[in-house]
Amino acid sequence: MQETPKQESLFTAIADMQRRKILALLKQGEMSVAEIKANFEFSGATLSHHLKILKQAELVRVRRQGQQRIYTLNLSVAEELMLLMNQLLRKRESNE
Amino acid sequence: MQETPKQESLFTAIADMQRRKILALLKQGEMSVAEIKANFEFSGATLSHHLKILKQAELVRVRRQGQQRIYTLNLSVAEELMLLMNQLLRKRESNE
DNA sequence: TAGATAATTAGATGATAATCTAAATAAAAT
DNA sequence: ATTTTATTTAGATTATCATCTAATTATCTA
Repeated sequence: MQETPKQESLFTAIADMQRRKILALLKQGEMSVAEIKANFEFSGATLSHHLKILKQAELVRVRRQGQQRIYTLNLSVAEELMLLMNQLLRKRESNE
Repeated sequence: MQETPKQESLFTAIADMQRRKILALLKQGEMSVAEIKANFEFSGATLSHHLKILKQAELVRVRRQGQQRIYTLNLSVAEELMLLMNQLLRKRESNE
């Protein structure tokens, strides 16, 4: 089992605590950037950076709503990551 | 749900591709450092570094056998990490 | 159209992490 | 006891990453 760049980007995405916190927030439901931002200390630029990495990993999706951008958790990719983790850590269930 | 330093160390441990590869190897069974090393390009010092991080996260255990050190996957901590991932990514099952 | 608001992008900086070589430790074999 | 083998530790280097401020883009409102 070789790891693809896409899979790699998933592990990178969850490596950072702030990004995991963002994911945890989005699990409760979709949020605008400003709403997400209210939960953190760092700058908007930094938040944007983290969101970009989550987007690249496709763990989140964005849509526009006026001048706001609404972020949602991408559940199917989240499941995909769970599957990867399972393959990595648990007793063999279709490896190789 | 606040994240503890110990949990943090788990995410850090799996953030690196080489370390994930080490875990995947150990899933097949215990291995000495030399056996693990045979699967990689980098130096022994680098391998030692990665093993240290996996040890600190308690994802692996070591025992001595003569001049070799035998590494094994710590299944209970692996399960703990799966649980964390589940809480992070899946629909709420006892959060907060 | 001008100004305000929301968010991203550019570019710089400091911190963290992966890697290397060389040296150290410890057990085994001669 | 000396040498060899297995692994770790120390210290340095380089690459990656999180963060910042300032500038930019895009939308909305007066």
